[in-house]
Amino acid sequence: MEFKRVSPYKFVVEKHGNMRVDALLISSDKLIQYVEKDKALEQLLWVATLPGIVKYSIGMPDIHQGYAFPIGGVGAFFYDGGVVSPGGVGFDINCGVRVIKTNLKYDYIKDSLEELGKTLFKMIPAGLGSTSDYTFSIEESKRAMKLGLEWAVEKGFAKEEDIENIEDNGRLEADPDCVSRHAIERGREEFGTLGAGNHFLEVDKVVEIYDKDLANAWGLYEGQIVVWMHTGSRGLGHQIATDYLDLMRPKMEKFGFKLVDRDSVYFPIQEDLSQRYLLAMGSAANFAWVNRQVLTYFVRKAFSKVFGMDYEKLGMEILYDVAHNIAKQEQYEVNGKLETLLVHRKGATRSFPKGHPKLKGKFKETGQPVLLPGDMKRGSYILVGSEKSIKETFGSVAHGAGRVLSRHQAVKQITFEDVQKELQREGILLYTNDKVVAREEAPLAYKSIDLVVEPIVNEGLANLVARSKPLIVIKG
DNA sequence: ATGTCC
Repeated sequence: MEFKRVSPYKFVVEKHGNMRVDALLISSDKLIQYVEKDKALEQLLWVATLPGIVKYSIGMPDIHQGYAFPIGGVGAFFYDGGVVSPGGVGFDINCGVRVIKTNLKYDYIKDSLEELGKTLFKMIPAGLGSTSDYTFSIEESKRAMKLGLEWAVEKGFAKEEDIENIEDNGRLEADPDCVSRHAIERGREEFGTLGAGNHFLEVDKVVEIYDKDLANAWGLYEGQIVVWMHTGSRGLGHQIATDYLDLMRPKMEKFGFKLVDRDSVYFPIQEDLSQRYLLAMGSAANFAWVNRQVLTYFVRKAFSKVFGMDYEKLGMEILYDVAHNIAKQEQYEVNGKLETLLVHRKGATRSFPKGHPKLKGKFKETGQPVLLPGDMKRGSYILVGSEKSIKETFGSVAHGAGRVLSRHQAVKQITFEDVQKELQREGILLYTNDKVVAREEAPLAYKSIDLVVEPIVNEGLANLVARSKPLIVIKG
């Protein structure tokens, strides 16, 4: 396939065949080789064929093969004539990342790392099929799905101030009556659970500050201990995706829409079924924010226990929480006109700049934090959204490092002892319920996050603020 | 990602 380089880190495949728009790839000479041999490219071009797509189908530097849409893909659609695609959101609806700050410095906690790791591992339900001690009735679960963070405040899992530090304040428009009983049944035992695969909880040390003013404004500094978590809506979101794919699939034909594979389902936005999907998706998104909030509650408890201090005294405020599997109604200028679009971000993080109407409070003054986790050894980046992302990528950037080895390849090449030794050399403590998952998630199975950040920063889609490295890793 | 295919 012919990529045309249009700037140092931007590549275009011009529209051809059934494509309605071009495909735009944010990448680099080092990364583009991974795309060319991956099914992700085919998927990126397929998204460009969908009705009502605006400007171009976009691939991020961490693009790789997913179901229907590529992971690391962005597609924006006109409400009039456009489509919604459950595969453009992903099975793990509102999979996302949260960072919690502390006022602890590394030197203060370095002798307590093992105790902290053990305490966290005991308190955090992790692994495939993990359930929580906090289970709720169907009715109460539905209230959580409707209210998001407001429900978490009401139940004592959150304090009022947490709300302003979360994308969309932890609540999208939702209607739990659009969610199947089966999906709710799966969700009611999953409040405050980490899950498996690439989901994780980490205690990190801030090792570098790139933007002192912004770091100050956000309360970040070198040597600071911060907590990262990556999880989503668990079985609940997965069930909703499955349900709506099954509901939409047999009805696609009447619009002249054709499947290219089992999950390449899309449906006119204005149809009732699409509206119901979006309200179910909102319910799962709210559930995911509540899930990360209950986990935050556990993390605050664990730190309080180990350091014998109330979590507020430990400065355990949320820095920010981003959704990287989601579809949102947002406004963009298209051909000189302000248009309302449905933006699918699948494995892509919102990157809104200062002054954006959707940002509030201090983030309106600074732009939003963009949280880009790397692998369990090399650490993660905190960036800030920029105006250029609004003009070029519908306010979006990548979502993380992306795999370089498939799960199967990783398990074949890497033993659990290999992973342990590699982390031990760096002084990183690993806790896991599943040694196979640890091998699948080995640092060597991932690209360097530096490679993913490079095109983003050089194209000015987001700007560097800080970098952190893991001390404690908890995996499913 | 996911009670890894009711």
